[in-house]
Amino acid sequence: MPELPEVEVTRQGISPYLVEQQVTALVVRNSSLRWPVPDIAQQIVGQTIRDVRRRAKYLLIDTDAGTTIVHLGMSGSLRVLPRNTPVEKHDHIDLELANGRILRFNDPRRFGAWLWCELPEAAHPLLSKLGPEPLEECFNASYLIQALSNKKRAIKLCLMDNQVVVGVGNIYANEALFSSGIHPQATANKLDKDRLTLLVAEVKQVLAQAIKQGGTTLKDFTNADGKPGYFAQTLNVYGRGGESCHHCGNLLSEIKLGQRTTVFCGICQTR
DNA sequence: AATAACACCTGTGTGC
DNA sequence: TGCACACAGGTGTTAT
Repeated sequence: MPELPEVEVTRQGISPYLVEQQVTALVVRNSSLRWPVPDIAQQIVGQTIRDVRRRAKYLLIDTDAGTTIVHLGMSGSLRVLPRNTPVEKHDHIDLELANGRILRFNDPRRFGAWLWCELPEAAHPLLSKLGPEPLEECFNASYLIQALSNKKRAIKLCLMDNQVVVGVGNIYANEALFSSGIHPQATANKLDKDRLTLLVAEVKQVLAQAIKQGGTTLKDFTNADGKPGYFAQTLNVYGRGGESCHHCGNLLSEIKLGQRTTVFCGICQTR
């Protein structure tokens, strides 16, 4: 479900219900996520949520005592619900609030994470080595040229490498490369400045557009209010292997790159 | 150091 | 209808 736009849409959706609210309980029904969910009820109950931030695809729920770090993995979702909402399958965690609502974490595949960090989260091992945020100014052409200078892998793999830039998953890597006219298998350090300048712009554009449209709903993504995203209607290549290119009509090719399905137009995307 | 493969897990769709 | 299999939005860990 979630790439950066979906995580950001989730953040925007839950934040108003959380900020300035006191935590009244933490209920962990299944602590078997990607890493064991720590029992931090003692630390967090009674705390007031100060902010809900995002770094890469991690959501950071701040209190004065520490920060809850949430990752949605492949299939996770967060909803704000009335406290008495019946528990459904894969509803693993509830964070109960003084306003009578709960933040409920559901994750069928359990690749997600719910962690606790008392230090500045930048020091956390999961966050300390992350590259720049794609929508911030520090992600620009000169940065990318430098970051790719020793990379002989395919550009798509680099785009999905969190040390190069965070938040670009399989959907938006495919889309940004199509929009830039760059072949996904192009060797990263052979792309010239003009190409990379365009790529940076298209990464920003495709992510910003997806956030604006509420994210991409493929199967069951909904925001915190239960509304789907509409970006799927905008996809040019993702999930369209064998169909015709929106730009030239050529049939879109489908290959595997780093075990991930990669779709591109052999005519529009040249090396 | 960079790169590639593997691991975690459930649900869904396809083909027999 | 049942079954085996491939595949899915991610990413840390291990092996090459």
